[in-house]
Amino acid sequence: MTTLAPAAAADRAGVSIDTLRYYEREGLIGPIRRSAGGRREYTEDDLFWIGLITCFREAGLGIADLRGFVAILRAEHPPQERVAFLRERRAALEQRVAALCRAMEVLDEKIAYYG
Amino acid sequence: MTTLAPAAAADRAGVSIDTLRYYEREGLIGPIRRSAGGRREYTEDDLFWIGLITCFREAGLGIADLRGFVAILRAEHPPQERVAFLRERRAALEQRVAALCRAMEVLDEKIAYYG
DNA sequence: TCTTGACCTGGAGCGCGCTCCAGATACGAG
DNA sequence: CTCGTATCTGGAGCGCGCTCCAGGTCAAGA
Repeated sequence: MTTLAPAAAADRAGVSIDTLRYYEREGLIGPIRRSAGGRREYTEDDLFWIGLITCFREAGLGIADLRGFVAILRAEHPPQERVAFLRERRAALEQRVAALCRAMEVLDEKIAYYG
Repeated sequence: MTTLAPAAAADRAGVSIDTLRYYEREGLIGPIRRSAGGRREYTEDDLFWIGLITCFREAGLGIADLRGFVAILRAEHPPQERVAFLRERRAALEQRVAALCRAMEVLDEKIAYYG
C-alpha cells in the first residue's frame, strides 16, 4: 500500500507539515501510522479525512468544533444524536452564509452607487 | 440632536464598549464626538457606520480589510478605484460562501448517510 | 455635599490557530 | 561510511481581535 511522507502529504492537503502535526496533536486526524524509524506515513484514507478537516477549517469551523465533529463520527453514538449534531453544525454554517450575503448586499449597494 | 452614551451605543450595536473603543483606536469608526467632560456621544450616523462595520466583521472580514474599506470610502479616490476595491472584496466573500457550501455538502452527505 | 456608577486612558492579558526553533534521529545518494 | 536532507519532539513565539484591569474623572441622585 502506497503511503506519503509528511512533506508530500502536506503538499497534497494544501497545508503545512506543522499544521498536520498540530491537527494530529489536537486529535483531529490520525494517529498517523509510523515507519520503523518513527516517521509518519500518510495513507490515502488519512488524506481523505484530512481533506474533510481542511474543508471544514476553510469554512471557518474552529478546532473545538472539529473535535466535536470527529468525536461524533468516530465514536459510537446513536444515529439520531449524530444527525442532530450535524444538523446543528449545518445551521451554524447557514448563518455564516447569511452574514456573508448581508455583507455582499452592502458591497453591491456601494458598487451600484459608485459604478 | 439625540446621542447615545457608550453603554447604550454598545447595546444597540451588539458589541461591547471595549470593542467600540477598540474599533475607534483602529480607525474603523469615529473619531466619536465627546461631551464637555470627555465622554463619547454616539450619533445615529455613528451607529449606522458601526452597523456597516459589524456587518462586515460578522462576515469574517479582518480589521486590516476594514481599514482598507474605510480608507477607500472616506478618502478621495477615483470611483473606478473604489469600485475595483469593492468588487475584489465581494469576490473574496463569494469564495467564502463557496467554502461554506462545500462544507455544507459534506454535512448533507453525512446527514443523508445517518438519517 | 456625598455617594454611586458610568466612563476615561494606557497597557497588560488571553484564546485561537498556527508557526518556528533547537537539538536529536532517520535515511537515501554517492 | 559520510553527507545532506527530511523528519522527529517539546515547547516557545506570534498575529489577531478582543477583553480586562488599575487608577482616575465626571455626573446625577439623596
